[in-house]
Amino acid sequence: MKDIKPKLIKLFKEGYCSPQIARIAKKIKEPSTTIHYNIKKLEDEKLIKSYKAVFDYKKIGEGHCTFLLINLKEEKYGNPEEVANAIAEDNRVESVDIVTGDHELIVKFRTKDIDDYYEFIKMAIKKYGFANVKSLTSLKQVKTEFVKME
Amino acid sequence: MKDIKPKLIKLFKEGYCSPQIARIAKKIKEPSTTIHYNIKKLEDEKLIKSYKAVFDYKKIGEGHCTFLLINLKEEKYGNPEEVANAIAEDNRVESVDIVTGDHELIVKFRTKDIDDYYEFIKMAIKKYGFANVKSLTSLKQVKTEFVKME
DNA sequence: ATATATAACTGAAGATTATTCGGAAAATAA
DNA sequence: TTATTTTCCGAATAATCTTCAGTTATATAT
Repeated sequence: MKDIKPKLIKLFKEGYCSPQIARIAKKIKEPSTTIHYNIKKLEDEKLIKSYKAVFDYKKIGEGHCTFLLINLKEEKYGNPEEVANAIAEDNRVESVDIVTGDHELIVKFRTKDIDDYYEFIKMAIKKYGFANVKSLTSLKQVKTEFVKME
Repeated sequence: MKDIKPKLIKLFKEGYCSPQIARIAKKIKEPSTTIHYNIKKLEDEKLIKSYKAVFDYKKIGEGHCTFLLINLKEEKYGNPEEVANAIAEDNRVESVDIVTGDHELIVKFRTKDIDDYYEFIKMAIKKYGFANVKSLTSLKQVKTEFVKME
């Protein structure tokens, strides 16, 4: 057993996929070379950042999903991007946004369970300088990454 | 001019991509038939929901991104899933979660600009029966769908 | 511990798909 | 109009995916 599964999941999280030109060509009834030309154009213009997989996160042991509404400590407050970029490095982090309103950051975070989540929070408060965190844990993920779950 | 671009974007939002077996095989130094076997297994087990594209959303006219923290009206409160599923149908909606805490739903929503967003909100309050909506608009999208933006 | 069954791996071959190229058509600019 | 650029697309090639059959490894049962 070569334990290829976790390697695939890691690679598919951010890329290692490609467009199905022939299938799209059939779907919209155009020559596949025309589709190819148009896709390459989108890629050259950097309109497409990546081709990747969307998982059933429960089945890959990332079923616990939480949104964190974060306030930074004073000393970090002036530079939320630095903190945001650091958090984004963690590959359990699905998204990081700097937002308007009562909080500086909103982070979508996936773990196996609430224990892993608690470990992350403890670490993050210390490491990143959170003044306050409000956690909204997902009870049901109806749609993720533009893909409906059910 | 055939205006193929919007059709491609629509198709790529949820699928019409496939894994790059040969490239993965090179990357992790295994025979491509082995990679093929393992990927098919993941697909059969429904671990992978979809292969899709991630866009530079500014460049496809969806640069305005907002998180909506939603409270439902009493009559909808007992059945948040019905509302969640209805909202999920809109293809400008990136994600819908039913969550713990002060709000029932958290929705991630993408539009061209704040005007389109305002139109959506007006419609949604009426159509879906929102009692209260708190909007957190993204000032900077640092990471999205596990893909770093910068 | 040994036999049996099941799952995982892999090379060779064929089927399908992506890519390149050249030129035509269409759109845009001068 | 004419020139220039962009878009489109058929034919041929290159590359990739997929199937198949045999092997090896792992798990289960006896």
